[in-house]
Formats: sequence, structure tokens, C-alpha cells
Amino acid sequence: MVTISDVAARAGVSRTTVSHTINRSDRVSEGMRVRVQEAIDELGYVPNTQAKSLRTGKTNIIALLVPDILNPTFTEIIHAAQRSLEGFGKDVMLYHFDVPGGHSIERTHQYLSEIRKKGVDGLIMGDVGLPGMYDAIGDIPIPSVFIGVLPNRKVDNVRAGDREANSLMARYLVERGHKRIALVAGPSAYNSATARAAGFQQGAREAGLPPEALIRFEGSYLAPSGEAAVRWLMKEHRADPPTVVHFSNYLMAMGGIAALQDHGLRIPDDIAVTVYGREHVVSYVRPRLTRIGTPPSALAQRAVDLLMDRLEGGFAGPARSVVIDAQMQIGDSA
Amino acid sequence: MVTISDVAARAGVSRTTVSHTINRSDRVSEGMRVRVQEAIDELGYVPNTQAKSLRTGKTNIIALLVPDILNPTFTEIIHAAQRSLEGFGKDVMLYHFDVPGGHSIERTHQYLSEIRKKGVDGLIMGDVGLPGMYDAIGDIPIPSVFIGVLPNRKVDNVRAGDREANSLMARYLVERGHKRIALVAGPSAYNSATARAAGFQQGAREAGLPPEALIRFEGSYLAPSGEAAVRWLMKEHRADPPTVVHFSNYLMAMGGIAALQDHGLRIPDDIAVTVYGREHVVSYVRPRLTRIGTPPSALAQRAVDLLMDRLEGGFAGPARSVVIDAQMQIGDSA
DNA sequence: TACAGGGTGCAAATCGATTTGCAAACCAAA
DNA sequence: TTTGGTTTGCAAATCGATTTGCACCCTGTA
Repeated sequence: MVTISDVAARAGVSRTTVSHTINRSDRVSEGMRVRVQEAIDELGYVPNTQAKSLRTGKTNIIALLVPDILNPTFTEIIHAAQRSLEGFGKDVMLYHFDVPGGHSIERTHQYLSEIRKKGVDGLIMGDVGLPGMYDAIGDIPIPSVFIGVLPNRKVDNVRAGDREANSLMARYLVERGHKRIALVAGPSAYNSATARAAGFQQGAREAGLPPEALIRFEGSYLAPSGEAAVRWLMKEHRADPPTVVHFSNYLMAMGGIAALQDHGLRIPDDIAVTVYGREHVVSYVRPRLTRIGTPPSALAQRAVDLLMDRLEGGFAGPARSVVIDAQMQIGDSA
Repeated sequence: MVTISDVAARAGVSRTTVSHTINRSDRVSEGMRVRVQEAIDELGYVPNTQAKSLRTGKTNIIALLVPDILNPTFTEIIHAAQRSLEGFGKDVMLYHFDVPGGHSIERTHQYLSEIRKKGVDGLIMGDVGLPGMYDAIGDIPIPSVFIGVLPNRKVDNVRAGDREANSLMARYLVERGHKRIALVAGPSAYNSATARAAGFQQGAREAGLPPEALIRFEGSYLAPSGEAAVRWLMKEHRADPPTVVHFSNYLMAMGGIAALQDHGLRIPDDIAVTVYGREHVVSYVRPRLTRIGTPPSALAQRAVDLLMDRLEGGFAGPARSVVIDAQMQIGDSA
């Protein structure tokens, strides 16, 4: 391996001068800069990242921690964050939170503390519906951003306007004349899930829907529970079926729509469907879905901005909370 | 920050002993081990990763390089590889190859060489359809595994049986009585695309389909080109429409199926559809697709095995090439 | 000539770990 | 008690960079 000393010897200068040349200090004259650069090129010198990190205390690595890589919501977050961070010269280390062996709170704490040991400069994490987790987040000793609904104000936080958006969708459905509505909610361990459900219920009520006309099913946020929700509806509410089903996230909608089609129901002729979610993959679903939400990529982009603001912008104030408003898109499904 | 020296002082021993204690050398007695461990726990000592890497020359980081994070094929590869590598105590650094500004070969070389400089221990890369790229791969000076069809034998390589699988599917379709078949192929810059297309054509021919009965469209492997393929079929082959469309990968199938439905065609009543691809998301498509292929997670798993074999298994032989055979799943679409 | 001051470059300390070579301590056998 | 071998522990060198404090060389001015 060729080191900075080799370059110094080749150029006939000291290591100091080589280092200054590389790091753009104005400490070296133009002639010297050229001479050193030639030596670097001839030898094919590459600075050792570990040595540099050890000395400076910075790794230029950001950890990205998501509950589920395969969930398109997080896939899009990963994609957007990586793209953006790369522009800042940061590398991305990817961690998958849904560890084999499950979701115990101890295991989760341990996992989080292990990631801390890696020496990353910053952390961006997606929502994990773990009781007790939300409080532990504040203990992370490095700049962090949480994407999702965070009850406390311990770290920087970016979220969609879950409550308002779902309220809006409920209102829209009632105004379109739906008298009986099914809501497939997420697991109540997630703050986002309760916010979405509460918003939907509130919107429906305010628009004049009687409470008993809103059928509620609590799913897991995963596709199979969307299927389960539909099966449950078909069985338990065969006599008084809803005219529309609203899914609280993309994956449950995928599973649910497949199940509806398996039951021979046509959308929207036999039953209407809406979804809270703006993942770009939604646009390949037919019929085109009526949906509301915030693109995950927008959340990720903003999260990176907040993080870089602390890391390089010199911001050191208290935790900030950013809300990105939702947009509605009318499709053919409702 | 608490260092190994602090621990040594606290325990009343030398740094050497602390280091030996941590690294499980049999060099310390049980009593000593306990004493040092207590000091570590009391001080909350965490070994500095960068210092360790500098000294040992190992970072325990594997770079994962894919053309497109959002493409479900690669999402599943990322997921499986990360999961598996984590089990080996390796961290994953994620790189997205489809750099903004496009696909120039120079930019690509530069990107690859920058990743090399990060000091990762190993590299797993997905197929990128870049002319000239396949040759450059051999120059990578760290253990690497290529996932996809590699013409040369320069690095370890895991691939699906693209050719055979597509041949099998073509045979199946002809035997089911299809007299006119559309093939939506991938871009010929990808070795995998040409292998798939060649296999399909060969299978169709061997099953007795006249060459002119096979309509061919070259897409980009991305969803919009699936749509474009269908539009093209509707326009150019309105008079003599195919009875089945075979898509060479998952994304084109998504776009194509959406377009077919936009045209009011029902699957399989009006037109049959098959796809080469075993991504798990395929199972949420309705009607259930008749498909053949190798799950990307299986490829990733095998790639990790090959890599770890070199990194920790001590294997130092010539490049290996592994083929994972495809499996067919009959759905309702053809 | 002497001096102030800006521009350049160097020697050496430092970051926090691992590892080598050597020495002390201990034990059993002679 | 001596000898030989095995444990156990330490001091110091090392990995490859950054950065501080100091010295030197000019040039322009008093």
C-alpha cells in the first residue's frame, strides 16, 4: 500500500505538505501543489480512510435504520436518502431493524447500541412500532433524525400529516355518498397508525357519518393482513357490506386488493378502494387508486437536510419537527 | 471518549491485557478476564472501530452495489444480503449505480474506483448493462462477487439459469397451443437480456413455432417500457395480435399489465401473460401470474456465501461461477 | 543595515487500537 | 535447591493520516 510518506519522498517534501495539498489548505504554493499532485498520480496514492477517520474523529458514514427494507415505503426512503447523502460525500450503512428472532424491546435496544458503536457520524431511522422505543431514541449520542410520528421531542423528526390527510380522505368518501365505510388500520403500537385511524374517524364523523357505519379492522401494516381484513369483511359483514375500503398503508392495500379480486369483486363497480400512501409503485396498480399521502422520498430528502444541517451547517439547537403536507390524487378506484 | 488505556488503568493492568481479554485470546486467566470485564462495564468502554481497522487492515464492511435500489429485484437482493452479512458480523454499505447524470462508462469507472477507496473488505455487485463494464470488473483488487450473467471468468459469479428457464417457458406456451407469441425482451446491453431472449427464441423454435410467429420488442427492463411494448403491440400488430405476451423481467411486466388493463383487455381471457421473475412481490399481482425464475434472495444468499468463503474461509482459488436453477409456477394468467 | 510580517515548509505529537519480543512468576520434576 | 517449561503480563513499535508550533526565507519599509 502506498502511503502519504511515499508520496512525500517522491515529491521531495514532508508529509505535512502532502496533507496540506490534499486538503486544499491555502498553505501551499501553486508550484508545490502541482509537484505533489504529480507524485500522487504517479504512485496512485489513495488516502487511507481509516487512518483519516481515526485522526479527525469523523467517518463520513451515516447509518440508515429501517424496520423493513422490502416495504416499498422504506425502499423509497433508502433510495432517496442514499442519493441525497451521496451528494454530500457521505456513505450509507444500511441496517434492518426487524431482526430475526423478533421484536423484543431488549433485543432492539441492544441492536441500536451496537449500531452506535460503529462510529457513524449520524443516524436516520424509520418508525418502528415498539413500545418503549420512542423514549429510548433520545439517548442516542449522535445527530439523529426520526422519520415518523414521534410523541416526544427528543430528536429531529420528519413526518407526514397523517391525521389531517386521513381526515380529508374520510370526508371525501362521505361526501361522495358512501354510507358504510371500512377502515383497515395499522397496528396501534405505531404512533402513525393511531394518528391515521384517529384522523379518519374524526373526518368521517365531522362529515356526518354515524359512528356505527364505520367498520374498523386493525391490521399489521403488512400485505397478508390486508388479505385478512378482506376475508374478515366478507365473513363478518356479508349482510351489511361496506361500499368502500380504505387501507392505512400501501402494503395492506396490495394484499387487500388481491383478496378482493380473488373474491371476484370488481373495483370500483362492486366495491371502492382508497389508500393512504404515495409510494411511486402505487401508480402501477390498476384500476388507478384514489390516494392521499406524502411521498416517502420527500420525507427522506428532508431528513437528510435536517441531519446535514447539524453535521455541517453548524446547527446545534433543540430538536425540530417538520411536517410535510399530503397531497390527494383522484384515481378510478373510488 | 473512554479508551483502552482508561480501562487498563481502572483494572490496574496494561493495555495489552485488556486487548487480549477482548479478543478472546487464551492469553489471560479467568480471574483476569473477570477483572478487566468489570472495568469495561463500569466505564462503558467501546472499542474504537477506526483505530481497530487501521491496525488490523480490516473494516468488516461489505459494499453492496446495485443499478437501482427501487427495482424489486435488487431490493430483494439488498435485503437478503444485508440479513445474511449481518449474521457474519459484517456491515453493509449501500451504493446506487445508476448515478444522476447517466451511464457513461467513464463516470462508471470513476464511481467504481471511488468505492474501492472506501476501504471495504469485499464487494457484491448487481448486473449493470454497461458496455466495457464487464471487462473492468476483473481489476477490482478486493474479493468481489458479481450477481448476473458475466461473460468472462474474472470474479466470482452467481447467476440464474436465464437461458434454460426462458427456453422452458417458451416451450410451455407453444405446447399450450399458442400460435402467436410476443416476447418483451430486455436491453441487449445486458448479458442477461440477450441470454433470456436467446433461450426463449430457442425454446419456441424447438417446440415448433415458426420464427415469424414470434413478435419481439426490446425494452429497457423498466416499467415504462413494458407499457410502451403493449402500446406498440396494439398499434403495429392490431391485425394479427399475439395470444400471449412474455415479459423478460418483473418491472416490464408491471408496466405491461397496467397498460393491457388500460386497454380494457382481460387476462387471460383476452390475452395471456407470463413473466420471467420470481420476486416475492409477484405474488400480489392478480390474476396470479404464470412465472419462472430464481428468487433474487437465493442469488444474494449464495453470493454472500462465496464472498465469505474468500474473506474468512481462506479460499483463494480461481473465480467460481454458480448457477441456481429456475423453478416454474403456474398461475392463472397463462 | 535592521526589522516586521506574510508566505512556506518541516519535525514531532497525536488519534486508539493490535501485536511482537521479552521478562517475571509459577509449578513440577530431578 | 535447581532446572525446564508453561502461563501470564508488560513496554514499545506500529498502522497512516492530521495538526500544532516553530523555523526559515523573502520582500518592503524605516
